[in-house]
Amino acid sequence: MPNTSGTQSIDRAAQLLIAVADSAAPIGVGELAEATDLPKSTVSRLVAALERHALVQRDGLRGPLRPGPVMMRLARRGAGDRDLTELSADALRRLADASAETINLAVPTPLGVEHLSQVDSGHFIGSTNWIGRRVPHETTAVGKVFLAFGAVRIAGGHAGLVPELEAVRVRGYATAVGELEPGLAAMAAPVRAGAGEIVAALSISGPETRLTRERIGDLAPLLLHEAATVSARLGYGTTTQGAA
Amino acid sequence: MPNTSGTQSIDRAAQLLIAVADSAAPIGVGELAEATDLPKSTVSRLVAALERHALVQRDGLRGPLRPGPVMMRLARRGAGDRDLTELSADALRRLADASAETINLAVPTPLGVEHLSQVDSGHFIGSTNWIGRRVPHETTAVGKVFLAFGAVRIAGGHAGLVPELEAVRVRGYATAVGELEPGLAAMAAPVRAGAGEIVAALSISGPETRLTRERIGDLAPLLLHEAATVSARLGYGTTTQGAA
DNA sequence: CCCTATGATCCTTATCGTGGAACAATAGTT
DNA sequence: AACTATTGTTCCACGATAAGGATCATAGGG
Repeated sequence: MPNTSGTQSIDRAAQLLIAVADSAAPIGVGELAEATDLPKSTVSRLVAALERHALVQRDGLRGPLRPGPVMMRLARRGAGDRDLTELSADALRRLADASAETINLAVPTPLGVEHLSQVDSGHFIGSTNWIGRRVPHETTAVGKVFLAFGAVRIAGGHAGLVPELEAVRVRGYATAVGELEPGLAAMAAPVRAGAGEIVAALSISGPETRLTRERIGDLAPLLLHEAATVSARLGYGTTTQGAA
Repeated sequence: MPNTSGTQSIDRAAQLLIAVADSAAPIGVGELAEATDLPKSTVSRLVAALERHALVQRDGLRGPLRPGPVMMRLARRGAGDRDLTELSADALRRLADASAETINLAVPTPLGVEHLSQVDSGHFIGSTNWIGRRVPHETTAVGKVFLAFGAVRIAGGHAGLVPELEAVRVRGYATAVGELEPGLAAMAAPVRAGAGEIVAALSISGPETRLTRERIGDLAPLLLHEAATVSARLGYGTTTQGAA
């Protein structure tokens, strides 16, 4: 257990900062005192420090609090593809080690699935380099993930896929066997960000001879777990607040 | 001067959090110690507390630090139109009080300038309600702001406006007199977010008989100041790091 | 004007945070 | 494999800091 001594006031200030950041509307000192079970004088003092560092800001001189310029700056910068790639690198390596197949991280775009990073299998027969390549949604596992969870809409609809996409939603991951090209099998799980929106998918792919339906079933828990790990790093599921 | 006693460790932790948030790449404990002039033991302890609250996260168990899930969640949520509207409400009121004209907050969209909020003048003759209305960029002061500072690009170019847009960039604000419709005068200044990007504009508008060229010159400093105030709340100009 | 609610400040005291030293872990070199 | 260098973590005595009840200040409503 790591040492937690000497950090009580950091813990308190962090609690307050997160309460402000997660609040749906600007929140006052009294409300924060209630939410954190701290005396108002303590809240007032700690909040003043957070305000001095631009982590929170007020409406007027003594008004309710909202995320400050520093938080807004981070909010506007956003989490880019590079963050996504870096935050998922170890998950891709673990999946590659466990499955001995090709692992990809892909994001949805209106023009198709785009691959951001890849870890190759050790096999001679495996997937080629997909980074930068765009493929249609309908015939790939990651594309089906995006369609199933509403990350993209395709022109002309996908009525023919409706029962399959429902199955994807139910079990949490998608598969594509021999659809993009004969002999190629793949499975994919969604990566979510803060409020639950799908921002990427992790996939495992390889030849059908290795990535059999049984093997796919065996790998599913690990794939879902690693997708959940990356999602947590992006802030999904870490708020104590109810859904907006 | 507000009381700053009893917040030394909050101040230190805030410094560390901001250093991590502003760092272009993941940053280690030793580097943070140098950047903040704190002993490594102090940095290690404070960073552990920030990590416990998901404000920072590490690559691996002891690796370099990057913004944590809580910050990523906020980053993904982004600063929406509602934040923009609320953060600028008092600025619009002050501008309306000082100018006695109609004040608007507008954002750039590919389809034209969109108005998010408005404070009306006390006059019988003034601008009608613009909220929700879209107007072309070329003939409005806010549209010229967006064109001048690169917030939008319009189809077919705007070669005819080039000298005027250069003047807008130089003095920092745009004007439009009798262009959208006869008798209507307006001036606008850019609102920037974290890294300097133009996300909105504040404008003053009214009839040419009141909003004369002299009056526009008189109001320019206040308009620029209020636009800068809102920009600061959005995180513009608050980082200590050099431009990326 | 009075009352209520919210937020800020004061300041004594006990608890907490500090930081140098030592230890632990990791990475690089031979 | 052994050694060295670098980075990061933990310990703990002690002094400095943070706590929080009491009081004050401000704002809004009747």
